Amino acid sequence: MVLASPILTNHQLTTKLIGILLISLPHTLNYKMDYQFKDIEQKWQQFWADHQTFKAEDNSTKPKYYVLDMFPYPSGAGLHVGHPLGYIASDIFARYKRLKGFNVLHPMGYDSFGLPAEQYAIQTGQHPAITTETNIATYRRQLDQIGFSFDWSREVRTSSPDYYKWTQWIFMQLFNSWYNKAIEKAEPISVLVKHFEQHGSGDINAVCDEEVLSFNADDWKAMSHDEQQAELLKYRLTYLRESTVNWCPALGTVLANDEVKDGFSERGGYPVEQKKMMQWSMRITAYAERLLQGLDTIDWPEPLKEMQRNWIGKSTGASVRFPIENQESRVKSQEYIEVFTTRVDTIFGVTFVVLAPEHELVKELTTPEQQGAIDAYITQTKKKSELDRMADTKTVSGAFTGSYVLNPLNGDKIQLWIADYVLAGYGTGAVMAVPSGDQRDYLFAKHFDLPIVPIMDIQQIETEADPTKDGRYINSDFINGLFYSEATKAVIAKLEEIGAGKAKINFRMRDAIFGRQRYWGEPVPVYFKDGLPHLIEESELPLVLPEVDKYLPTESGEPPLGRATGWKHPLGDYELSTMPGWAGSSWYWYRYMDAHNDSEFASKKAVEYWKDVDLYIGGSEHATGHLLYSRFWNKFMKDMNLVVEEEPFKKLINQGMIQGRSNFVYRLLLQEEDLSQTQYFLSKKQADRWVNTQTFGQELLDEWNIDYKIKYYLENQQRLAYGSLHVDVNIVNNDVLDIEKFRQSRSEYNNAILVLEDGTLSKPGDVIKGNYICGWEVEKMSKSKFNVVNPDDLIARYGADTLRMYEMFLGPLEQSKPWNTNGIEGVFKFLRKFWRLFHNDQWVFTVSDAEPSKAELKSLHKIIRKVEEDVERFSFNTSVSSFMIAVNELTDLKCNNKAILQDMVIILSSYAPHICEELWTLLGNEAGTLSYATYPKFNGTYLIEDEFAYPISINGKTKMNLSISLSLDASATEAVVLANADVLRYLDGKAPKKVIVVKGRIVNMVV
RNA sequence: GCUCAGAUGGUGGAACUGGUAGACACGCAGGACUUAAAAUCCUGUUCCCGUAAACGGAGUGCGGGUUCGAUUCCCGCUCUGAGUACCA
Repeated sequence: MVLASPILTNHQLTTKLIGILLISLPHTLNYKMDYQFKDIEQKWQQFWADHQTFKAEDNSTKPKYYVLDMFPYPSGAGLHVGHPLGYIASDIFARYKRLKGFNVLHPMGYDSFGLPAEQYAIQTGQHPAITTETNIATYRRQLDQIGFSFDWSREVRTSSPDYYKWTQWIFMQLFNSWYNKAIEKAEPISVLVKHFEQHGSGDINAVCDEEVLSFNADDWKAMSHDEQQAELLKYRLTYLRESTVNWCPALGTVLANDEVKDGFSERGGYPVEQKKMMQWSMRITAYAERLLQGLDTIDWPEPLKEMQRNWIGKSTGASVRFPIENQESRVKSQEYIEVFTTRVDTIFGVTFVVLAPEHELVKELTTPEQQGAIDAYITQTKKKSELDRMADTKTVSGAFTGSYVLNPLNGDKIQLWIADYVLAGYGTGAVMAVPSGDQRDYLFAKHFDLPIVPIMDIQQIETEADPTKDGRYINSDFINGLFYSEATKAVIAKLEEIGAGKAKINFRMRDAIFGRQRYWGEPVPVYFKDGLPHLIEESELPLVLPEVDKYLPTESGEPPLGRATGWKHPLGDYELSTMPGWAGSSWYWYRYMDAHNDSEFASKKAVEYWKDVDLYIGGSEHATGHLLYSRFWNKFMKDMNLVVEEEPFKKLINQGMIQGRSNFVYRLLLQEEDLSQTQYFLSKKQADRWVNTQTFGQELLDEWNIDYKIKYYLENQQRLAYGSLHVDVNIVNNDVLDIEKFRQSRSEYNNAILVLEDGTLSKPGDVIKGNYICGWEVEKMSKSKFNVVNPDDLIARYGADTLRMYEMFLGPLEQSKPWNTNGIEGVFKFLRKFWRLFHNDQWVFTVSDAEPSKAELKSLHKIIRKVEEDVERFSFNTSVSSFMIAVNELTDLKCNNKAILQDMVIILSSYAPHICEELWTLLGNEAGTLSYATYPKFNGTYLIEDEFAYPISINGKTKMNLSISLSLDASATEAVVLANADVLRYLDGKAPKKVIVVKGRIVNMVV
């Protein structure tokens, strides 16, 4: 590759020898050079850093614009070429907005608490802080190389005590708050305490635990302090409770639902089991309705909103109480079974009720005769893993408890069953089964021979359930003959009247577990006294993560923090679990607003100025994690008057995932003993011939001059086999293998013989003539597949400006696509061509002050408008094409006009900032002023055309083009067309039945 | 199963409100320059028929429909990708 070497003209040198000298000493000789991206990029990156060019002002007469990227977890592997995709897009947008006169906040930081650094610590003993520090340095170096316009003065790291002090502080605010449903808002817990003191718990409408006490003001005052605190904990927005959690023994921690995929941990893929534990939780369910409603007010991708809606899982229905049939022999702790249903209208079709096997009443409702069957069933269910239970949705299983419940509306006696298709975690863990309308109930009824009662006159239930809502009710008491909506109302009214049920909205979303039994996270600012949690004082923040000897649980099974010696609050023991990964990322965009404030998470002034994020770019994998939790915390902070906006991220764009594109070589499988000495590889086309060979294949070996005995056959067919092997994509260019590097890559390839695309052989030591073409496939980008492309390598070869533009040129930002370096040369050539516009044949910078021509102005104003439109709708790939078109046009026009080129520099600068900064100063502007230049103003008059080359089509098929003045109206244009000799020839003497003329667009004739 | 997104040359993709399908780029083929290579430049490149050009035909996953005109709108189907799942 000699891309960076100077172009040498004839008069400058006469022999090649001098050329070699020049290449090795380009800086010492004062020759003018071709586009030297390396020097240019280093120079300007240094300049931006030295001058803090992108430092955002906290007050400005300009309107504010906040462009945010999802900050990365600094992993040890560094950035691969897929990571910067979103950062490049947001950077282009941020730079564009500055040119458009906005005060832009474009910060970056690190989500630096997390599992990988801790796993590494467990294996090596290296403190996660050190690993994290090293990784951050790598990330910073890689990010700097790409030329981002981040305001680094605002950098945040979630693992830094200055930062997590405020994460802990927000935790304390949540602990000190409760959710008042009466006003749909969180309030300080002191408000609740005051209410209890004056009125007791009677008329409180709060989001709280299920089993809260009922008391009056005097009862409250009579309680001990600890009793009061225990009760208040049931109301706090962050609270402790025993809950079934996803326990991952291999990681030694609890995982959130969104961190578990199909029964295995998302990170690492270890098995996850259910376990009951005392856990910190966040009452996110309090905000379920607001989280749902808020989606309608924000500009996010529809699929992402849909994912959040599904996750929140609102369903409207009714809760119904089925009285348990009196059985004197037993004591009932509860007199009824409560179910949730979305089809309360089908209540007269209920022929049995099913409980989840884990339901708390199962034990006491099982009759002695059924005890054996129930116990056997529960044992069987417990054995089934979560995975089996999900995979096996076909088998019907269950057991009869022996007890009965009564239909609350007509007193019918109904069998009470248990079955594992009813989930303990959803609704009330009990369902009313309507086999005529629900397919699962139908299968259950068929299997256990339970009655199936039709309830609609049009229901077809011979072979399956029919969930129709159309038709009139039958077998349904007082709703017989009614339609769906009136029946539903009538049933709910009746249930309410007799106190057996009410309309209810149910959410699938659960409260979020807020604790991890791990080391590398924020300590929870809580100590325990007499079994009750107490917040530490604000003045004691930050509660710094203590040192430990090992990053493993203690012998007694406590989290790693249990190992810390002398880590104890004066009044009690500290909480030993740490906060989950999403804690630090749930508010970080506010810290950027005022990153160095040590008395507040961010000053009121800063928050009121920057308000919210105008544009957020990141991956859709955070749909139900980070993006939901952030909205939750934001809403809470809004309720507390800490922030000003209800929603944190006004507009969100998902960049697509970059997949890997693997390359393959095809190795002939010949005799084993020979394999160890010389290996043969087939180029793509020859490998395809090999596969398609109908016969033995020996003739192909003869053709290639390979004299070998064949060892492997494919399935007794007389065909030869070859094996596909991954080859490092970094020694492949446009699917052409670098044969020398390939031979050097592994010792067993040193003597490899390659059958090239044209069928000739390439032996070691031969002069290489011809290509070896590799096969390819789209796979995940990973080291094991040798398809990881590192941005550093590409920057070294082509420069950051080329990388930035190429990543955008690859396709629409939101679309997932495989990374493919083929084609990067095209973008590189474009930048050189752009550079050449400003230089003469001797690479001397030369521009003219002449008046721009009409054609030049037209090219310029086309691109002014195009880039504006494209950037505003985030269509970055199309503007790269347009830049190429513009530069091609200006090259054809031999344009070196200063006025035109200077505007071009401004427009291109958000995409390729380094080259543009260099040209901007060469044009005589002050260094560093380009970033705050003014985007050129579009003037449509340069684009007005006198004529248009109308496509002339017959029956919708274009036949020819015809230039016609645009001053003519439709009928005059039609006359010109019909008078044209070529048109008449196409019409072949016939008159068209109809002529459609769309001015400035098309002429179509119907014959 | 359900929800969503998508399917356009050898490849990545463009065509924004229905109006010249294949912009731009890669690759490929041919040519210029060069002792040669690299770099650079020029020409061609959807497919089929045809030596080539003119000309003709087909064509945006498949089958229909609306329209003067459909990659775009409507109906049905196939395939691919993503998310989600006994959610009562």
